[in-house]
Amino acid sequence: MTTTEIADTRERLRAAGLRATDQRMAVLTALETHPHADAAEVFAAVLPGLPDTSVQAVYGVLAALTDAGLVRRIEPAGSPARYELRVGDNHHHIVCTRCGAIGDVDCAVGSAPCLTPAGTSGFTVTTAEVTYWGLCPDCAAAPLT
Amino acid sequence: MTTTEIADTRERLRAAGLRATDQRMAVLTALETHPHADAAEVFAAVLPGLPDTSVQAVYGVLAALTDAGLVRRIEPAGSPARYELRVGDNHHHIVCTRCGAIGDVDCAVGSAPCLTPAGTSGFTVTTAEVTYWGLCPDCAAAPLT
DNA sequence: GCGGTATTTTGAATGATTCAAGAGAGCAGA
DNA sequence: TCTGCTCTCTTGAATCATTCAAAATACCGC
Repeated sequence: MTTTEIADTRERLRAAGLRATDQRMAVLTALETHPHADAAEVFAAVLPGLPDTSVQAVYGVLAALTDAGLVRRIEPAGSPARYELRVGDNHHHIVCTRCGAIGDVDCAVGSAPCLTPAGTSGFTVTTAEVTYWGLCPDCAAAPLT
Repeated sequence: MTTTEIADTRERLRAAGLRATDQRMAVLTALETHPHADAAEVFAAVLPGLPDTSVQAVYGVLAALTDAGLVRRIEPAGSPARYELRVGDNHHHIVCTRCGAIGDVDCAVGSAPCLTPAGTSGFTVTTAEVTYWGLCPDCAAAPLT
């Protein structure tokens, strides 16, 4: 990470009203390298640079960043929560049913159809979230065991 | 539950290759009364009729029924797993962000658009799952606290 | 540089779910 | 109807992801 990138990351945190701590910088950097990482993976990625970091700090940082809108949290069924930097657009995810790998998917037809379902049982819909399930390229190519 | 319904439930289990135990009958009955119930709610519903039932049995029964295709398991983010009897159709769910209530939603435009996203990063898509988030009628009517 | 407050560290607890071993019950065949 | 095999349940404990709480620390405006 260059000096400029460091300053930039710091600025993003400050703009969100958060203090620019080493841990937060490290978590943001880790998520750039590891998209869709879970808390344990983020922790593992942060540790080499900041050996005294605690797991709880990672959870706290991720929660703060998520609240501030800098990070998006996704929770596929059967998987621990995962985090990504791509926020503000309405993209969805595809999860490999065999290995759990996650990929980004842009909505096929824009956001409109997914957001206007018929018969919502009286509920007021604010957001729609789509999870696709399938096989990642690696698992599709691998032999059945 | 009438005698006919009991026999019918028993037959459904047998047809799925499962033994018709009291616990499984009770869980199926509980899910008829409590759609979208989680394991704890199913357990609570089963207990009056079968006081010796264990929580683990409920988990085991729900897993067996899910494997057999008699029950569908849904896991909204931030909520324990929930179960429903409605299987075989491609309906989705809407979750109340305030109280966690769940409603059924039929796909607005059939299954086609949701199942054919653009740019799947090389993944092979098999199923699509939509979760809508919003407010249930009760919470929408209730004052903000 | 200092002080006040947001964050992190340390340590422990929680909730949902699963694992394992032995007791018990359902069902196919006699 | 009775028997035995096997699947299922009970009992007891463990796991994983995550959160709570109190004290130590570090960031940032002045």
